[in-house]
Amino acid sequence: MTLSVFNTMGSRKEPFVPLVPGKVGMYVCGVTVYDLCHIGHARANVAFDIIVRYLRHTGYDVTYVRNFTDIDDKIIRKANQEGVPFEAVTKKYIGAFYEDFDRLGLLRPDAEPKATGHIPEIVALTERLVRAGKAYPVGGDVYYSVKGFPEYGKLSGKNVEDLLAGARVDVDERKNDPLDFALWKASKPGEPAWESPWGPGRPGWHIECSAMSMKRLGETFDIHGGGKDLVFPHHENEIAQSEAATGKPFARYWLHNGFVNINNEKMSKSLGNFFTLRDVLARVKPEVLRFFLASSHYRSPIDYSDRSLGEAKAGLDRLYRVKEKAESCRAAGATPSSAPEGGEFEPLRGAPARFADAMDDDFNTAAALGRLFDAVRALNRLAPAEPSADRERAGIFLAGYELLDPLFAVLGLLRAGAKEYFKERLDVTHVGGISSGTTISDAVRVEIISRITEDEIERRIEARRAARAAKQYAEADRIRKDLEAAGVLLEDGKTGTTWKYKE
RNA sequence: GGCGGCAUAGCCAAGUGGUAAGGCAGAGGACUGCAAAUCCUUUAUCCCCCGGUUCGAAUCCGGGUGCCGCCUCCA
Repeated sequence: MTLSVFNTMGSRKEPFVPLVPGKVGMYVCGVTVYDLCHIGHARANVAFDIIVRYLRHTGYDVTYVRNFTDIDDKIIRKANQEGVPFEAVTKKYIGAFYEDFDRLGLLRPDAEPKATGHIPEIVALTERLVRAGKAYPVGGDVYYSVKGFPEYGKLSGKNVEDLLAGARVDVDERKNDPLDFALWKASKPGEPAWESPWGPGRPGWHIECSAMSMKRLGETFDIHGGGKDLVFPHHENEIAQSEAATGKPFARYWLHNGFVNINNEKMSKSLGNFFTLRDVLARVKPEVLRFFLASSHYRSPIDYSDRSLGEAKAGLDRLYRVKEKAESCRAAGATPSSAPEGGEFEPLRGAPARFADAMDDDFNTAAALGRLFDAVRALNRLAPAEPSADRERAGIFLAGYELLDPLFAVLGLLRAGAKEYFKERLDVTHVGGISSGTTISDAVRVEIISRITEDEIERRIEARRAARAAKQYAEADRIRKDLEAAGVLLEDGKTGTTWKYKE
């Protein structure tokens, strides 16, 4: 099977055939840096992170470009509120972006252009449109003339008449037509400004993505991605201005991720019902959020709740337990031998192909995870109770695990050591849950958990071992219960007792 | 008003013409001093409702109901 993707342009799945065999140019709309990122941003970024990882996994040489929008009205407003230069705002939130998304394990793109770093390109593209009669200057602004692009609406499936009939198009006297949008905006006194043929001003929102994507990837490139909410008007406008300027098709495949919902409603800044990534990463380990996001198809809406996160954690724990076993096999000196024979292990041996089948179907991570769980069940059957005493079995187990590890890597999962995963303790826990009727302020209140030290845990395990040896099971069970109440889970194995944090 | 999407077990979620993946939770069994973990078995006679097409539909078509999104900044 070969990769097919759902192309918003045309609203159907199509075989993916890149412009240049073996190479993929991909541009994803990034964030406007005026505030902390929320889970919606996390979803978009994780979705495209997995897409890039998979494309590379299948052998494509991917050039991945993701921008920062670092000049716009919201940034200016924030800077004014805080009485700082706009660069201070963007610098701060770009820093926050990396801090949050590095924890989520996002790949760094090959290029991360910023609008303010591409003013000459933006001005040049705007001039090109003006010269071509596709745009017109009015009093320091420059507007794109939508009427001059007959295909306007081809991405979002809208037609110009319907848009005009909608009462929500703002009326601006200076525009020739209500649908026209700004390529360049004249600056008011005191606002950030760059010189241009039309006087001091700054770029409109849409033009930066056209200018920066074409600069990095050429006038026609393979994949353009972003959230569903960018289809109209942002991407529609990008197409209009880019294709009007070049006369060539702009992006060939348009990929859009679905929203994160809270209580079945879109989470967004404007609705105020959002959780920042930091809120979430204070509650769960980053990979739990990744697992949660990967457990739905990227185009489907996904409902965020404590319960879903808890289920994701349980599922990811299960996967990490497999990695934990692989690590103990390796620690026991085993080396990977060969994958197990026999029909019952087919889900394991066939995992790479099954995984690829799922991912080839428009990056179906939910189905791919299902195949991985099938493989994990088969692999667990082989787990040696005592790796050091059963090297042969340990070697087969390791070989099986190594078949799977690259697939987990495509999803960005199981990237930590199992020990760190199970013994990484979250610093804070939240009071209150995220469920129907919960307000955001309830949910983000935090309290510090009182901790028990690892030495103390070891001490108590030793006391319990002694009690068990003396068959004082009541005492042994009491110790286990106390530790459990402190969030520590004990597991008795053949070679001794191990522990992990429960949360 | 215009355009679009979704409705699958207690919960999450794949599947889009051939007779319901997977996860979580639950039940029984094996293992264990008991647990935990793991393994085995089990949990939707049926995929919102009503019609239709078909040898055959959760999957296609028509109608209905419900929910959501876009048309304004938004991942």
